[in-house]
Amino acid sequence: MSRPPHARQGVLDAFEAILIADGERAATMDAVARSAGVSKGGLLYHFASKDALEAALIERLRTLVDQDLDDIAAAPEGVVAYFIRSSIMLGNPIDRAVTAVSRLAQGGSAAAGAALHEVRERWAGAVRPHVRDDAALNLVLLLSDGLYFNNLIDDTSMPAAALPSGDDLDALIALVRAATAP
Amino acid sequence: MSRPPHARQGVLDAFEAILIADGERAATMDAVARSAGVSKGGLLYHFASKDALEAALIERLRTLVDQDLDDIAAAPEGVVAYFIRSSIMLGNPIDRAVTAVSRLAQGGSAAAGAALHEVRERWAGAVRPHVRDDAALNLVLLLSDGLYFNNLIDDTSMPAAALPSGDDLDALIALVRAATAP
DNA sequence: GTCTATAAAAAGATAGAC
DNA sequence: GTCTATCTTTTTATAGAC
Repeated sequence: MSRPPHARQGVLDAFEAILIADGERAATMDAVARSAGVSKGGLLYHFASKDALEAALIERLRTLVDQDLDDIAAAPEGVVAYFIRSSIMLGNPIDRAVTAVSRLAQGGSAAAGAALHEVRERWAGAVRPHVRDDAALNLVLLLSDGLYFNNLIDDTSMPAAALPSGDDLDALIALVRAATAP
Repeated sequence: MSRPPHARQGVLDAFEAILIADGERAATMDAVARSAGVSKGGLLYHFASKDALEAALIERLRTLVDQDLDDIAAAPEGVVAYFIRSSIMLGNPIDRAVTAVSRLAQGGSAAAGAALHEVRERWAGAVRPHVRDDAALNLVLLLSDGLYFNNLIDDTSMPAAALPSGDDLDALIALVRAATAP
């Protein structure tokens, strides 16, 4: 628990990276082993099956969300603004974990789908006290989901999304805050 | 062109249904053939490869979007309200096609990802004249994306989303209209 | 802990009969 | 147009050496 072998984390990183960059189809045990610089046998020492690999990635997501909830609660610019802003993925650990687990969910993993649901519920709990009512909560959460969705589609295939950034993002956040403030 | 064989549509329906219900991983040629009630050879007469099957599904999506844009433009309750409302998937043909193609995109299909981008651009063009500015357009589009995203996660694995419906949905739409009206 | 070698199953695709 | 039979490649997993 306290000092998991580096190789194990390296394998998990490789699995995550392939899921993000090339999709669920490409994330085979073979490809993961190659990318992590170990043999297939070496990989299977750390993760006895592909299910175990997926479970470990989901576990990683849960841990990162614990941390994220702390960050959200402590955001100086306000919970809603921070939450929206952090829904644009920038490639930090939690962004990567969410993307990778979403790919698993689309591939058909029920465990991944359930984990995403749970994460969304926890985020909802963090935002709820900071918005006017349920309609406002829905607006904020769905906007966040929309940002995630676009990153999801972009990461695999496309040059870049038409997602707002800079002044456009500030304008969007201002609009949402005005519409949802208690 | 005018009267494509029924069997061909049946195969495509089966492919779509498996993608929606069980994810990309489960949508093998074998499973599709079985579900469509034909042999693998029979399937391959209609679609010479899995790529051809995917291409046909993407083509179906494009056709359904053509129709959808007409419906949006003609919506009596207003373009924005109709667009948001129709972003909650109810299992009609376009909902199913969007879901299935999204699964392919997550699996790693670049063609599917590109098609989804194109669809989103076309929807943006339909909504743009009916909102105040770019921030408002982003809000409406991202909200719609968020609704799609939730349906995507639910369809495979979960009992039901916490998505707004009935009065809650009306409240959300009213909120968005007020925040985005020109 | 990590490797090689190998088995076992599944997936995509071809050939040719009917 | 649809089938059966077969082939190839890929993918997951096991066994046992180092």
